[in-house]
Amino acid sequence: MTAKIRTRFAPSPTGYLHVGGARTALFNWLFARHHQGVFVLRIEDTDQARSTDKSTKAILDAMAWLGLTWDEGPFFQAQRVGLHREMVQKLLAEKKAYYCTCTTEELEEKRKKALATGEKPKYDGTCRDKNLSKTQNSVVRFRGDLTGTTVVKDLIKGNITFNNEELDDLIIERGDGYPTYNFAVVIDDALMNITHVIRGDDHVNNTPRQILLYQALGFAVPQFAHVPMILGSDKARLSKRHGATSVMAYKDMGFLPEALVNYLVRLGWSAGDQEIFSLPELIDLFSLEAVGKSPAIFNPDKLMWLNAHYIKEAKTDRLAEELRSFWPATAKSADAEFTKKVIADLQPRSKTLIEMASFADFYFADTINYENEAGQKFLTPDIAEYLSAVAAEIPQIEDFSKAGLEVFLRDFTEKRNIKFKVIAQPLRIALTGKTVSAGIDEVMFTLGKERVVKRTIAAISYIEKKK
RNA sequence: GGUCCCAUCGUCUAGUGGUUAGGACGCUGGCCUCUCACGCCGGAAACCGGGGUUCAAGCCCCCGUGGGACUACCA
Repeated sequence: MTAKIRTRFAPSPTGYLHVGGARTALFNWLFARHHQGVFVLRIEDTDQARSTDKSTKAILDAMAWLGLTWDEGPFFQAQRVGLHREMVQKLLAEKKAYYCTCTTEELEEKRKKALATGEKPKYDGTCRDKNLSKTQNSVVRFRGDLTGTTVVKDLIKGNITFNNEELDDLIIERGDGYPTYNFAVVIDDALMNITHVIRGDDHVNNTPRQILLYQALGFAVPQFAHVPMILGSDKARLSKRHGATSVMAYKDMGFLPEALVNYLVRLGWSAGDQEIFSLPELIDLFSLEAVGKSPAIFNPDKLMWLNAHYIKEAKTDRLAEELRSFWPATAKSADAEFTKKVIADLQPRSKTLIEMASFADFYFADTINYENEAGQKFLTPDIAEYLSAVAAEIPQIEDFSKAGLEVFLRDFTEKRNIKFKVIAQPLRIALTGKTVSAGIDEVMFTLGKERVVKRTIAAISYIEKKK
């Protein structure tokens, strides 16, 4: 019986949750769920200068919106410095670490010089064997092996071998007494019994150092899985200039969380030819073996397509809820039944919630403004008689359903021996003010007798006034 | 510069030695039709290059080339 699988997502609270981090979180979450394991959330806030509570909250909100629920945490790394310092002392006592008094300036100069002469810009070991004691601004460095190799057994990339001589003596405790990332992450992952570290592949070069730390501390080394990065359209690391990178920005732009999740999971992972996945399906199908090795470019068009798909599939009740913050002011007081019909009309033709809301304005408006030249072009004197007839006959209709209206409209045109085309656009303009909308029968049904009559009459007087 | 990673249509990807190289987004032709979408049918579009191994290579190996990451008292 193998131990229960435990994964973690460990963002640093120095900004919002971006899509790359979200995908990493998603993979961790799916892997844990698939194996009935535990998903831990840990906030890496040891950078006192850059970490903020606001960012922490933003990240938690984004996780919640995506539905990535965590089983343990959030733990805050900064609250665990006691543990980290204990471990530093342990390594110091065992001579596996040492105090270093080189200043940042000295180090910077050496680095520049090394770079200039084409040498390795790694720490030169000045203090390694001086056996120094703690001083005002001293740091603690890990005493790494100078020889041998360390191999990272990566579940995605395979075995990666590093020569230990390439690894320098990294700082594990800073001058301010706080641990550095590479040290704290090892302690925390070990103490939280993380079995699988799934993270971005920008961490692969850190991994051998971390493995050496696990070993020095006597901890079991977890399994690693480094997922490729998400790039922008120019193949550079995804950043703001490629468009929105914040998860919550997508919420604000009218995206559904399941669309983002579905899009993100397919960036680097696949299951045959399948494109659409429900959450239960993902949990069932997800595996690290199926994660690709190469980086992926973020493609907003495909995300948009998925969003349109999920809007089409969504229950109207649910969309009514999601649309709350997007509706025009006039829609806020509309009754729920009417609103749901409006949503049903718009669902098949909306790519985002924002698009849906902005297109919906005419349903809720008291008076219709005819867009551009639409009124001028379609509301002409020769069709006034038809509009009058419509206004007169509508109240008589017994079956005011979509099907009933279809019959009504067909009879209406047949009786007058005209093509439906003759009245379609004028009627559309009269009812919606636009040249583009859902079908006439759908719009009429949604609007209801009263509004249809009122708007038709308004169109007639518009024509009258034009004369 | 050094170390490490990566390489199939424009993009996301399927493919694990023998395929007309498949699907999806986008693009595009058509159908449907009251407009716009949806939907349906069709099309253009890819194995980075060079060497090997093999009867046979997109798949394996090597070398290039290109891209990326790391190289902090950031995470």
